[in-house]
Amino acid sequence: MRILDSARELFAEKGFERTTIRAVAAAASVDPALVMQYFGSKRELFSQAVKVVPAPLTATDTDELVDQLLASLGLKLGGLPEGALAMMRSMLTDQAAADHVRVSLGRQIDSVGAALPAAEDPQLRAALVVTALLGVTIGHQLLGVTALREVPADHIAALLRPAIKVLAGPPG
Amino acid sequence: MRILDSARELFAEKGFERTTIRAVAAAASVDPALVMQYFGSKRELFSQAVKVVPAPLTATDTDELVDQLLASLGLKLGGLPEGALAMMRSMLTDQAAADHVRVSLGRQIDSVGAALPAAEDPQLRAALVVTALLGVTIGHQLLGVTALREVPADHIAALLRPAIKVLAGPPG
DNA sequence: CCATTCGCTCAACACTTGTTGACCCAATCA
DNA sequence: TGATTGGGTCAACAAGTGTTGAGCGAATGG
Repeated sequence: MRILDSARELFAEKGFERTTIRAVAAAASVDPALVMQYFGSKRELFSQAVKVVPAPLTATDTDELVDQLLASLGLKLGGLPEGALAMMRSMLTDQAAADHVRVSLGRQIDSVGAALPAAEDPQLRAALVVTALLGVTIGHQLLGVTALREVPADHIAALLRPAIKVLAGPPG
Repeated sequence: MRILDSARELFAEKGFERTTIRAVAAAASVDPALVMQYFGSKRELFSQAVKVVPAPLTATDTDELVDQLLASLGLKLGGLPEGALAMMRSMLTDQAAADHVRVSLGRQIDSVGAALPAAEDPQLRAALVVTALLGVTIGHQLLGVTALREVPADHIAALLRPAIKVLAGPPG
């Protein structure tokens, strides 16, 4: 739907707070009241707009796991779906978004921790892997750090891979 | 000053947008108009409140560099100054904060890139090191990722160190 | 042909925000 | 004592917000 697309785009660009119903409506060439009629509230519009199904991690060996992680954080070809960007954009300033991201990352960390070679602190190592990748994604997609702009995602992935494997634990 | 302390605290907790002059004034037991009289505008109050002098990187060898990086991103004892947290909290949703962080990270990346062993892509590797650490800090300090809470900063630093060295490039 | 529904729009409400100008009141000074 | 200054407060403004309820016009159904 046109409204959801405009909403997703604006939420990804400006975050929850700074995106107004009126702006979404204007971007979709529609009356603000219509947005309310369809979605009931700004929060609900946000929820619908950012809805994204996280691909579950199905990897068994570490190599595959790293690749799936890189992909799920947009560090391989294709980048992130705009809904995920919208969620990330708001996660530091919106309680609901923060909660969602926290449990979402938590789940991912649990998966990764379970899949890690039985090093010490698998849960902690997993958390570091995931948050480190999150940081790269933020710098790349949300902050536009200049040294990362225009760098193809695979190149980034290639440089990250060995470091992640070290962080994941002693080679099993 | 009491106003600046309250402002810093609130900015760090809620970000620029969601922190109101009235809330800052109330927290400092002061009239909102007085805050304006002292600082002229909310933006200026923010600037003064988050002002923080980034410790320059003076390291020569990689080990020392990594330690300084960990420290400057709050991953060693002491955590980050509240002003830095406030800046980071707002960086995804406030243009001015985003600009500030981008150039600040850019500077840090340049320093790190210059100090790296002459691997290929030193600038890019430096950017990945810095943003990865940024991500861990966000997860730890701003998002409260459960697997990272209550973990002493040195422990985190210890696990990160080897991975960072790998990411920084082939051992010189 | 009239009544009714349904998608949509308009204008407005209630509230919050940053910001300002008039004002007050105690201390200073002549 | 009387005038003046200066730190501090009060009430208000103008703009922007999410949200709502009355109403419009066209399609639908009898």
